[in-house]
Amino acid sequence: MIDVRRLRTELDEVTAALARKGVDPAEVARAADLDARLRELTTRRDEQRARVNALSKEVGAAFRAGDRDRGEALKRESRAAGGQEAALAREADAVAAELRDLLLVLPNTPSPDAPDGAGAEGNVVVRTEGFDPAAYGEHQRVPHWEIGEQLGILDLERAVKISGSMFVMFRGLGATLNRALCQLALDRNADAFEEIRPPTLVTSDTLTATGQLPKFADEAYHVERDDLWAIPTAEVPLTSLARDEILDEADLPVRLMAYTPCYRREAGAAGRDTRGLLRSHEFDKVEILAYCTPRQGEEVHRELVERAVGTIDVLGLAWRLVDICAGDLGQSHHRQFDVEVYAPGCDQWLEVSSVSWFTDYQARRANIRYRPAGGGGTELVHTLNGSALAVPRVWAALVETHRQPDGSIALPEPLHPYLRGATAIPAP
RNA sequence: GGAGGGAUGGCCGAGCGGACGAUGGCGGGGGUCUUGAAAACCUCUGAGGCGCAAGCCUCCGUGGGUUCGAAUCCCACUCCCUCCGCCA
Repeated sequence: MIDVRRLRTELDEVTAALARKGVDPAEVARAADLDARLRELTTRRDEQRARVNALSKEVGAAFRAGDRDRGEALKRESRAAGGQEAALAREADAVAAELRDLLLVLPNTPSPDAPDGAGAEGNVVVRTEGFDPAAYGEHQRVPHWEIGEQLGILDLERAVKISGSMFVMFRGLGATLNRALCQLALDRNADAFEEIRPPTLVTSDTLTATGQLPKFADEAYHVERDDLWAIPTAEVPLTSLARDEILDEADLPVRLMAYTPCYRREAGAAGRDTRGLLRSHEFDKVEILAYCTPRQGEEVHRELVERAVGTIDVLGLAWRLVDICAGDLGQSHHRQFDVEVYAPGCDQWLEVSSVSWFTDYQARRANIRYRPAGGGGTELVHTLNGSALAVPRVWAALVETHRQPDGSIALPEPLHPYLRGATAIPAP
């Protein structure tokens, strides 16, 4: 959620900032109006409560003094005040609920540094490494689903038999490669990030804290009988790890990472990217995440980007960094860089990581605060996260990029420690 | 799944209808003493909302209820602990 106080002190700025994300100014005005009404009602309700409290004390005093008549008279007066208080409270609660519902769907304000733009076409490629379209040979222009079938390392047909369309299955060295990629990503970040193995089924509260609920309920798998949700990313449990807690500034930034499966219904994506591994309901991912102070936010964001890109780079893949424009930013996002990797076989740039800075938007929902070192009141942390490595798309780009003229796959050296001695996937 | 016991501030723990936002201890800040430190002593120390301020209000697991008044009584739920059962 954005800070309601900003609707009072800088309404015009917030309205203009949200307009860059395509938010109707009327919605922002409605929120500001509800907030004003709520404060007025709350003040009046509190005045009645103060009266009830004061009268109740007098009731007690009167009875202790043995003055029954005065006690009874005060009781009647207090009961009447209580009735008024209850009516005002009901009104205030209704307004508060309306305001909360609106704030839950109102997005975070974009960073002034994020480029202008209404949608994906406004995104700006800020860096490209290792990409030379002329340098790819014919043997690299084979899509990974064909390679996977030839080498017996991908079995999409049986995945469909087991679980339905858009589920995938790796076999043999393909499965080993999947796991090796995760382990590489974990090991490369273990210098600074604590490894977590969180639960992957979470409560509605947890899914609300990061912004998936209430707006994006259709995107997540819901286990109705137990009212639990399958996580779409480890960001969800890792952010809620510190929910309702107060951290010490000295401990910030807190850096966490987790390998988990991720589950996505892809409700709006039927028919898009249906071939191969480009989009699936379940995939493995290593996520890196940080809580920090507002001052540290920008620097930590840079660090996460460098780490995400570094792992792709040592795998010998071509990649580029995309600065996401205001209109294409997610609901909770203040600034976001996407890492895209080039897959020569399907001739596409594939998004393999979104490295995002949420400022205090998620922290306010999740109530994650810290005690400033210099004393004073508690403050909300900033949260940031990104994929250190999302397996299927990297797997696809890797298999296509490192395919040899004989049809075998040369496995990049940094993965060797995790492949039980294999250095290549042999040609059939 | 069954039977009991619990949930109070950063932590531990008292309170069980009115003067309780809550005794006490630990931890933390400041001070006295000391060459310095320790010890001792003094003092301060929960979170949030509204307000220029004085101040007022909310919060004792969550949600309802009883009452003039609820941390305290009643109901429901959630979570934790112990024992039994089941089980990887």
